[in-house]
Amino acid sequence: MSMKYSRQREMILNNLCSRTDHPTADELYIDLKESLPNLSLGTLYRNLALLSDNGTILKFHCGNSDRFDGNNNLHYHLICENCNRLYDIDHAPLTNLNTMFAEDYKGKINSHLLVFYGICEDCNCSV
Amino acid sequence: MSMKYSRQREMILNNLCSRTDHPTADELYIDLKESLPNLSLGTLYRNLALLSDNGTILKFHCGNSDRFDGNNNLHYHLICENCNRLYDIDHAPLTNLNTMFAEDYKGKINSHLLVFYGICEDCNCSV
DNA sequence: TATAATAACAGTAACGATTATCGTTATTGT
DNA sequence: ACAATAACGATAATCGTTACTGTTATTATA
Repeated sequence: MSMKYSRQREMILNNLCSRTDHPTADELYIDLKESLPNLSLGTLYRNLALLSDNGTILKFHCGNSDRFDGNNNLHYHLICENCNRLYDIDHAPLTNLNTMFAEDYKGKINSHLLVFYGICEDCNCSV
Repeated sequence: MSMKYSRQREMILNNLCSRTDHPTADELYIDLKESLPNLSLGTLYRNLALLSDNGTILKFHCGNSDRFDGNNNLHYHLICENCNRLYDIDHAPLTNLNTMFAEDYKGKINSHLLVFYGICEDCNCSV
């Protein structure tokens, strides 16, 4: 079951990679509709699942829905407790966290997720 | 709108604190039904939201549902990618993460969530 | 370059965890 | 006691996501 090319998948990935706002599926859908008027939501969800499963993109659960990041390099995020948006935080990568924690653990550690919670710069000014 | 006592909330919290398996709302519900036969799911969800909002318990999104932890002391977790359960990981607390990351950030950082992904000890043996 | 196999699609129905509503009950301060 | 209201049980509604179905597009092979 190797992957076949599809114009839809390419445009979904292009759209996601060209923006830095970590959209939800719905926000992506609204934007993609302009260039792909009969894109199906099912197609979007299926491709977002494919792309995050194979590590091309990242998926974060924020509030009550998922947000996606086209930048899969190691970096960190803040979820704003006011607007529920997801932001990049600029900081040097923490190394060895997985191995540090794996030392005393009898299972396997594959990866970790470090997310900060707080108030984003925008909300911090306007509140 | 101060909080009034309720027997239901007390028993929900007692049940959650007496176990270490980080149950979902549904798993809690099944167990609580034995001592509170006409507990309503809505009541359970409402109280889990109250208790996690005020910091008494912790809430984690795992797979497609939330899991709860009655131990709100700083400690870390692993989500098993095989069984989707949530486990404690024994490790000394990382301090200063919030302040480290807040240095160059113009918003506010209140807290962080560090979750590891991998295979739990049980699944690691049986696969 | 036809053809066969099948991944992917659009459209739509279904699912399931969670939330909201509403009339009733229990707690709490006066 | 009593009044105010938080919390309850029951149930309907919400909404993000997934599954289904018949059709279309891609890709490897003849």
